[in-house]
Amino acid sequence: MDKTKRTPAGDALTNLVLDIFRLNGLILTAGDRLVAGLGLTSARWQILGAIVAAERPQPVAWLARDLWANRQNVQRIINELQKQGLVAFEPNPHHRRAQLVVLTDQGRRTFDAAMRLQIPWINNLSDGLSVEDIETAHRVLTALRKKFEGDVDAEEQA
Amino acid sequence: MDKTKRTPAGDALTNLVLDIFRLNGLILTAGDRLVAGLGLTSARWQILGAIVAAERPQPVAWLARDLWANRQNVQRIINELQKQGLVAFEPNPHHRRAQLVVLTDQGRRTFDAAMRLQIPWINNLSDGLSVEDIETAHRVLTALRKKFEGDVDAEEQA
DNA sequence: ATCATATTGTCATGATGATGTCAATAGCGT
DNA sequence: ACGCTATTGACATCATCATGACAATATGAT
Repeated sequence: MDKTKRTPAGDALTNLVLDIFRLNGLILTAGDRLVAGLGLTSARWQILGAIVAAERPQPVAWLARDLWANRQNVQRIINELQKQGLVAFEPNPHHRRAQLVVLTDQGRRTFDAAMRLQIPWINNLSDGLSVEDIETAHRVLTALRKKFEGDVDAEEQA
Repeated sequence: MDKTKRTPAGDALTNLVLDIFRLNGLILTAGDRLVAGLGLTSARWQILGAIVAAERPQPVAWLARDLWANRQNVQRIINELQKQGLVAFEPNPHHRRAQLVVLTDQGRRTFDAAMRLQIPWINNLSDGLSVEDIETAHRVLTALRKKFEGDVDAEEQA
């Protein structure tokens, strides 16, 4: 393959990547604003989401893995959420140190409130876009994601 | 509109947004690795790109606006690039304080080298994806971007 | 020419995230 | 039971980024 020219797909993908960078920042900022009144940030919200998404209570390190984030920062944020009263730690029968993270009632209410804010927000954002196109975009981004995550997995094996 | 349920498009878009978050991190990490040997990071590379993309030399604050980033951090990175010998400051005939940022020869060579690394990388990444799908994804993301940037502009006017 | 306003670079500060280290604990093979 | 390895939470450090304040400078209205 010619290493000095981008293919048409490479060209298109370059533009897409630049949009991903820009959108990431814009969405995070918008998300921060959306849930600021609840005492949340995008990062805290995302971690609450991971706790909710898990079938059963998990220790911090497992949540961090679910989020592909590093343990230490997730730990710090979860400690803050605990001080804030949104999550609590439960004893882990299988591990004395690795306590299980659970939502408190207040945490559940806060997460639900965030969800109620997100619904009209995302519905409005999707206005004018076709479901087919959004799903095509999703397929493309998922395919890209898998390529990278494949690389990461390969490295971890090495 | 029902404010308690996501529309199908809203649902699809929610998934897309989560992919954007994840991909942003993955691509930044991959980009850092790609150009680390040149003494660059994704952030420095992006700023060099803005300098190249500008038709004529610009002061730091203008570059920051092009990048939708804040002045102060762009300033810091450009100061580092200057110490590194990749950019230089030229007197601005129209403004004594706001010097113009230009690439040095070494900066140009470094940027060209990064581009030569990016081309096979992005070509390879696009492998297996159709140009049409990538362009559809690009259109969707651009449409989203415009919505947010419209909001930002509206705020700045207020 | 004068003055109010905007722009720009600089500095300081705090929030966030990444990374390395360490001790406590758990799991597993023997 | 013993010992080796992996996992986990805690702590420290550093890089990056966001934000506010400030002085110097430029711009535009009068």
